[in-house]
Amino acid sequence: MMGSGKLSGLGLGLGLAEQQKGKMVKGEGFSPEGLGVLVVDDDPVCLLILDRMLRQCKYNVTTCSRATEALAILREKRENYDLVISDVYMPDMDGFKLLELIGLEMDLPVIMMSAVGETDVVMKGITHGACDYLLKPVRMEELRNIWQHVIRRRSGSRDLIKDEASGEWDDNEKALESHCDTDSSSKKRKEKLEFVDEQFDNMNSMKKARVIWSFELHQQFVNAVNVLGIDKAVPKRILEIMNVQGLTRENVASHLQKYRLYLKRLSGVNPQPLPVASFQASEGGHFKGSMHVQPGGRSSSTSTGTKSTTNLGIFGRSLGQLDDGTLTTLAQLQAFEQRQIAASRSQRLEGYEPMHVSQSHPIQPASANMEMVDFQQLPGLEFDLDLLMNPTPTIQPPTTISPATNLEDDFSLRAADATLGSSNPTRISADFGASFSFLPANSRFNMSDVPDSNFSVGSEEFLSNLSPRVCGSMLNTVFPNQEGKQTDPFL
DNA sequence: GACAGAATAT
DNA sequence: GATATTCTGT
Repeated sequence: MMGSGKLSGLGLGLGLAEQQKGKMVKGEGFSPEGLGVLVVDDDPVCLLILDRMLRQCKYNVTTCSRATEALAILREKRENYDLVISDVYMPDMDGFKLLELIGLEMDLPVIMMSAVGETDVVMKGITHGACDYLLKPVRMEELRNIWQHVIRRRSGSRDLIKDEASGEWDDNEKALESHCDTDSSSKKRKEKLEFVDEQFDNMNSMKKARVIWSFELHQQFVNAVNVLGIDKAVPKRILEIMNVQGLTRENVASHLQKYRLYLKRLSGVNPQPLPVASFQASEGGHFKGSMHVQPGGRSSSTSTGTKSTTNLGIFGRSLGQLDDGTLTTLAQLQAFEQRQIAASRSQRLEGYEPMHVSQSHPIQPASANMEMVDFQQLPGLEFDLDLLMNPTPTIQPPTTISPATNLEDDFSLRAADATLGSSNPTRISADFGASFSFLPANSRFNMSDVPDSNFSVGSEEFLSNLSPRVCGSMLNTVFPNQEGKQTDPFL
């Protein structure tokens, strides 16, 4: 679209500057000779100065004092220009409007220019598509460098030109700084320039800022996962619960992916060597309840302030150093995995629905009408607590069972598994909790040792609140020799 | 260059 | 939403 010349090496097309062949590579002494520059400014003095300076830099300069005039010139002879420099404030049309129109009508880099370097003005320039913002009075050194925008426009990259390590545009800029530093007004100007430059850097590297998952943020995440339960924890819901401004569903999804891998590693499902070093991330840091982000792009100097003291990160913890949240999640995960295993096994338990069992084999313990079984009267009965609590043996059984968590969860779950509508798992589990909470896991115990262990075992209600498996287990135990009784294959 | 971890693509 | 792949910083 623009000009016919190709610049060797980079293959960049330029307008009237096509005479500039073979000089584009950084540091190879490209000169802006012949580039067509249109300067728009209502201040004739400024215009004259700019004209002279640009000519001195060997640009091919055209000047005009009105924005409308500039538009007319460009519309007529677009191919003659490679770059536009426009003042921000002009009587007939403000520079931003001109910038917008040029952006709409033609692919030309536009540099905004003003004595005002306030944030909102610069930002306005950026949002309207300016490729740079020059502060008046403009210096020779800056003008010498503006050709770079032409290349950048073609290549779509600022980094091609800008020295990544130093952040300087080129050697001229360094030289410039060295004799500006003594003067305080120059210092202010330098600060302004740096600010402007920074804005454009941010603009150009619009890559998404990376979320730093600080320990605090991670804990919020873990809490959300625990609130939802590991099986129900999906990115969207987690995000809602976390309620951290700026955090996206994708951020959470990505973190969740890592977290799941991490948990699997911990639970031994997918054994991998654990890191030797311990977690120290963000200790002494102060990211609380808010998101900490790292600017995107290639800027290398921006991650200052409190930062992780180690690269091990959140998932670098070893098993012995887990926080409560993670331990909870881990327990949830393991319970969930067991439930899944149990579910797949229970599919093989055909005809073992509790109602069916209780109906086809009416329980008649001591007398036909007796519904309550007093376990104190049946000293020989033994139940496997682990079996009652868990459909399959636990990988890492808890050392104690508390009614508030394990029992209640377990029995609500079982009731749900058995798809029984009239159940009252809360009451049942509360009863169990009162009786069993002192017992260690995996223990076999005698019912007569359990205080307050009067259960209405024979009642439909009781049976209906147990999973097929537990129900069968109870039946097998209480009535070991009953004719026609099905046997739990897992006993 | 390996690795962790976040972003992005599928 | 889950998983695979790519990118980036250390």
